[in-house]
Amino acid sequence: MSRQEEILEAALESFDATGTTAIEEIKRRSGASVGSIYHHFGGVDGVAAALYIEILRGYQGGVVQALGRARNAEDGVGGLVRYHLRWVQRNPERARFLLQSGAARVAAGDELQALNRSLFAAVADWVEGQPAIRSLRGEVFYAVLLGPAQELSRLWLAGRIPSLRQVESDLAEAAWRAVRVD
Amino acid sequence: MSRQEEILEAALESFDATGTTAIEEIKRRSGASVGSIYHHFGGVDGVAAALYIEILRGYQGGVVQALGRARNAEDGVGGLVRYHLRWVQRNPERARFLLQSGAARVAAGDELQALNRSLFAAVADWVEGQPAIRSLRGEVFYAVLLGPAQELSRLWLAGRIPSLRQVESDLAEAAWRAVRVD
Amino acid sequence: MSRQEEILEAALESFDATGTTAIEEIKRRSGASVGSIYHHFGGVDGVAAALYIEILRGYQGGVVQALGRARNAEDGVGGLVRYHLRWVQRNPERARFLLQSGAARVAAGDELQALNRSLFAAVADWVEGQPAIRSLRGEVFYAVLLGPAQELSRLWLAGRIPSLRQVESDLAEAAWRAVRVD
Amino acid sequence: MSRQEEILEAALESFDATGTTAIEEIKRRSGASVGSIYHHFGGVDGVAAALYIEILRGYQGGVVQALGRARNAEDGVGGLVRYHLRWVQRNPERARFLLQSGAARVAAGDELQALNRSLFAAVADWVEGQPAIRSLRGEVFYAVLLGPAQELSRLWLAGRIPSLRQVESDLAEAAWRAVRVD
DNA sequence: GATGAATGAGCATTCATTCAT
DNA sequence: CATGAATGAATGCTCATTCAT
Repeated sequence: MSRQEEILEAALESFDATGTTAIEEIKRRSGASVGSIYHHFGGVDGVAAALYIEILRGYQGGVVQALGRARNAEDGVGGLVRYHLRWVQRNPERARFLLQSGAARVAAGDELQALNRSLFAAVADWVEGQPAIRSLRGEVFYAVLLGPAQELSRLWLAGRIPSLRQVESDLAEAAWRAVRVD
Repeated sequence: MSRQEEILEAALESFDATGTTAIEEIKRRSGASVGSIYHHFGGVDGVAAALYIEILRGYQGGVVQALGRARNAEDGVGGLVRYHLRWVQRNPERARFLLQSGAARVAAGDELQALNRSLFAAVADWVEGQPAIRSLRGEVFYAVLLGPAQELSRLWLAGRIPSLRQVESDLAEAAWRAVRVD
Repeated sequence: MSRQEEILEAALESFDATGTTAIEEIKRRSGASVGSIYHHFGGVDGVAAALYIEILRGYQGGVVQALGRARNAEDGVGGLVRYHLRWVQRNPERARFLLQSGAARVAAGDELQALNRSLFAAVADWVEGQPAIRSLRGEVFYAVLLGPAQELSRLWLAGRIPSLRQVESDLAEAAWRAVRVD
Repeated sequence: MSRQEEILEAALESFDATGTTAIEEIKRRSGASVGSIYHHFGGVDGVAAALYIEILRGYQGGVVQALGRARNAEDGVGGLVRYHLRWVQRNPERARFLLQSGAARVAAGDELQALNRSLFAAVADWVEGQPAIRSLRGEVFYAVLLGPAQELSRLWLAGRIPSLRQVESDLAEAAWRAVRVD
């Protein structure tokens, strides 16, 4: 593992354990010196931004794959919901970071926008080819599709519900009902 | 306005302007002394917690009223979605605080749990009397109902979509489709 | 118990528990209001001083009694040492306060000096009538007599030795050896 | 002088002048920045602890030397008493710190215990080889030997007696009388 | 006598950042 | 590339004291 990777991993650990990515924590957990962290990332915000982008890229890669595997509209819609829930389950620290680190999101700035735009476009493309899906504005489609999964993910990450697995089918079905053509 | 109220208002203003509720800011905006803030709230966390509870109480009061006005299932479901969106639109600072101040949510602790439980119970009661609504687990119902509105609220508060008004009907309808009995 | 007494007791409790006599603590423990404490004692230093004097008076009263009971020089010397050790054992919180509250000693000021002078005089009077005791300067006599007991009291109060009872005889004998005429 | 030493010296000066080791004082007197103090000592308690240990080590070194120079039991006992009194006279600020900074003693914690234990052992070793000294428990021997000197040191440091020099012989003799075999 | 809101100086601590080696 | 000493602004908190009721 390279120094960079060690630092990013330490930052994630640190965020998970303390809710922040203070440089002292990162230093302690990665074994890198303050100067080294600065050398590689330019500062605390740089670390947070890089981590945010790296995680988001990983998450989004799976979204595209899920769409690629879809054999019909219902399958695609359900697949996206399930993928989202499973990713959160398998990557709780990463999910927490994406959802809770407002500072990192800000720091990620432009690159984040670019990533989101490109994903939105990919999804929009796919939807366009699905006559079984009602025509909805992009953001509305996104919100109806993943909003419930997102909300339950938050609850699960906060320890307020015991399992995401058990709600997968319910959410997939609800999303399909909400967006399908009658 | 009592000292307490002045302090809470100042904290909200401060959060809206700076993203934090630093005591110096609260002091400046409320005109209260540090000691006075401590006297009434025991510290920064106490202020944040009190503000969180106060805002949440206001929001939840409206939810109960909205349910009371509902004349049938579809009306009730749509009413909740619309109420949520309108409350956010009319109270953007309050909404931002609820959604973004993780520290305040933690500080609000037990009282928050109690409020949420009691609201959940009220909604569950209402749902029970509606045969036109599919039977879903409490949290799933909540997530399907308000998750999309919540997600769009976040986007709107972040300035990423221009209007919540325009999506009200779409979200109300989508929620109804998702939860109604076939 | 009068308000004054409640306050003094609360101050002692507070010192024993926290190492200080902060007014908030005293307030909490005594049930008296800040204003009331000020009314009776004029401030935190006033409470500390009053407590110091009260405790010292109690201790010194016993010293005089012990001297009065002495039937000869050896008995008197041993009695003082034993009294000291027993008083500490029976009043550990009070002893701790006298030994550790530098602030209180300063606040006790003039009244403390007066008490000490009068006790010194009483002891000196007694010594004068004892030809079996070597002639030593006042402070040296005091130090040789009670210094060891004082030091072991400190250790015991700090939990560093298990029992004062067991050293009573040793210290009484050592004091007598140190001050007796050959 | 290294930064660390400058900071420790400033802390001692500060304690002597104000009775506390407030960080602002240390900063002012040492010229070091707050951050630097934290970098080296982790906080105010860390500075106090380090200073306490350093001073105690110096004092104890002399004790061991004094024992090494002793040519017989009486010489050794007297030497320890004299060394104690002279060290206090030559290092009044250090002595005051050791005797009055309860917070520092607490902060010094484990390292302090270790130092004390090792000194106790050295003294016990020496005593064992002296048949002219009565057999006394370790703490009792320590208290009888140095308790009086300690008590007079306190009085002298508080300005209540004019000279320690004049009592050296008295205390040395008294200690010897108290511990010698008949 | 009693109450408690209000004040503000004082203090410890955290943290991102810089820079000489 | 790496290290760690040094900096100082920002921040939260404690506490004795005052005073109107």
